[in-house]
Amino acid sequence: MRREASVLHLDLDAFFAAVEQRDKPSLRGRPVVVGGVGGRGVVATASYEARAFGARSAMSTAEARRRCPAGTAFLGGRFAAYRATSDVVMGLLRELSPLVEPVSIDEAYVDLSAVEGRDLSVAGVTALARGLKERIAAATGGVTGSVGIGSSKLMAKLGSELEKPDGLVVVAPGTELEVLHPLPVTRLGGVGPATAERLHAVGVRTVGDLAARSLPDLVALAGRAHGTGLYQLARAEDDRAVVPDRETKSVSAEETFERDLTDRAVLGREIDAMAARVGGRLRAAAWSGRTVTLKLRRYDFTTLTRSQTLPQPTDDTRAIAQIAHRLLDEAGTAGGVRLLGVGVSGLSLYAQGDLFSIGEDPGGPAEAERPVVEAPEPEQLPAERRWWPGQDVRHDELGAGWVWGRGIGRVTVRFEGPLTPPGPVRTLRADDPALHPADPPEWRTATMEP
DNA sequence: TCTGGGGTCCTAGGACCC
DNA sequence: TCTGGGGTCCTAGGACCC
Repeated sequence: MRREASVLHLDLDAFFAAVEQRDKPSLRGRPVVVGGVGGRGVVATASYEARAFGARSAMSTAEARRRCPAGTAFLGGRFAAYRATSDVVMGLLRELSPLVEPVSIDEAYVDLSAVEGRDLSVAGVTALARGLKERIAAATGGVTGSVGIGSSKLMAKLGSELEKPDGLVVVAPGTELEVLHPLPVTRLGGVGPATAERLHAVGVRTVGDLAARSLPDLVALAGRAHGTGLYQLARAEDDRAVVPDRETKSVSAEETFERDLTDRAVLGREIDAMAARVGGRLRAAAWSGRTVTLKLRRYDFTTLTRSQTLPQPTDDTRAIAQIAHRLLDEAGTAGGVRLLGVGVSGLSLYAQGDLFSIGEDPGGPAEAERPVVEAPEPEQLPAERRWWPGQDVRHDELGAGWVWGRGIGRVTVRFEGPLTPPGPVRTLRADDPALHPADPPEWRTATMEP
């Protein structure tokens, strides 16, 4: 633990929903739920208006629909828009310090002590955080973030959670245990449902309770690494560094199907598509990996993984698909498959043109030459699959808008953008040739351009 | 119409090696 | 004529995070 409050944690508030409300004026101030919109979807983010009705992250979308009133927007995610806004925010953080560690698309740590001569007093970092929050809101078109600053990652993160949304909490050095000990143990990172259950069973409910237990007790309860970690966190002992550029360890793609699949040929095409996504991402990053893993979730939600490690790394779609096919055959698909996933780990950076590529080798030529299916172009999809709620669209006559909903042969579009007032709704034929998928709208106002 | 998708880290057993 | 002791690699599963 440091002597000064020099670790900052930023957490963007209801981030996906906030970007949707920025880009869709008619949704501002209204409940918005972003996530899977199919029958097996779950909520990624609920706006604060939707949380008031009980919608929560990780809840099934079906449950959120039951809880939220008519008129709640249920939207699929627009990840390009979230990524673009996240990049703007991460850029602002890097203006504060070269040591920025993104944790996810909406969360990051910053080591403020990496800049020489900075005022790290409580007053100093408070002023710094106020300025940061203003710049974030201005540069993102109104997305807010909660900031915590403290003497460690632990305290910074807890600080950012204390006054959400749009919060700012500096935990003054020396007051860590006062802040920490009253909190429920579940607020510590690493205490999920399983650990919480075990801790509750022995009467540990608060971090203070946890701090009263001996190290051997906690190791017996949670294992060596985890137990030791809990022992230290309960004492606010946290010297984890802010690490920019964490190395990626694995790349994977998975999909839960709308209905359980049994047809081996259909499953095979799904594997091909996922192998193509994984292979493409590996090649784009100039990575390759030695271990191919197949993930399979059966009709009854039992989940297993099967993997194979190759003598040489690969980034080849066909090689990945071929191994995944074999692993699927070994695992079996009896009863139906709910989810399939394909992953590659054991990554290394390596020069293109690897002479010993596995793709040319096992399984014989017949297997190796099986064609790899490419993802279909949106125009080729059946009309009911081409449009999804929240999607950006453009109509040749009516202009830019977004998909509110779809019905049989119909799609409902609201014509508005981030810089317009709330706009009108029109219901169009799903195969209207004047209607096209579009890129995310520009949210910056002209006066904000450099 | 219960239970996503993309990750990280840890544990544990067996094989294998010296 | 009972049995070593590490170390690494691989596989599988599980907990957890956002």
